[in-house]
Amino acid sequence: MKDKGQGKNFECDIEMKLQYSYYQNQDVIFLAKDLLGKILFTQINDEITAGIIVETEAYFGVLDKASHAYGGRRTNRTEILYHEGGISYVYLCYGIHHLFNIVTSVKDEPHAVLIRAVEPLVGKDIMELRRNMPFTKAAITSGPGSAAKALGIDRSFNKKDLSGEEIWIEDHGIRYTSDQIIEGPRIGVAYAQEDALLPWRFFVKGNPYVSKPNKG
DNA sequence: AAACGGATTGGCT
DNA sequence: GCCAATCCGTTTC
Repeated sequence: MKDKGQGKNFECDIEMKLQYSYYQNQDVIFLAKDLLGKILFTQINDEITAGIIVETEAYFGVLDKASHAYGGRRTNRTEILYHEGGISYVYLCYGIHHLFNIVTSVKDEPHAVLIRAVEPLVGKDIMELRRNMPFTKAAITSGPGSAAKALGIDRSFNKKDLSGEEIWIEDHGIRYTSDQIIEGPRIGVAYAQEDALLPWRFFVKGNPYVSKPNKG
């Protein structure tokens, strides 16, 4: 792969970029797992950063007490989740952190995948400036708030087309076997009662950028 | 119109 | 390990 001329138009871009049909898969658990190893890109003012997705969580639409769409809730904020798959859902958490989600499945089925950690791949120097720490520190992209910040994702990235020029995902052929993927309960969703125990967090075994707790 | 609380993080003890 | 930071969508009065 080459990266020439202002960092735009990666060679083989057409074949590598995930298309709408990928995101419209109705099995969000499958997608959360399948997204491990895919490359998440952003381009802001001609500056490209990208990271390998190494940790995700699935949010299972109206049936999931941890989901913002639980019980079919439709508010101004959550309306985007009911859109057909292939766009972003970014919201502010604790007043400080922007959390990036991928809206998946078909229209009116509000499934989503939270990106919890990436491994820096492109534009590490830019990530260092955004995070004010060296990329040798795993914390630079570990955890959903940190990963989003390193990639320059803020509220302006809400409702973005994931097949566009500002944010997209590529498949570079990285694959993990089932024994390289750890499944476990999601983080920070104690309010979801019994659904907090569902094993819908997925991460790459041994990857240093996976957020804590990272045992398995 | 006012209060509540969260899909977190980093700094300090 | 503990806890403050800090915003705004959502709920409640």
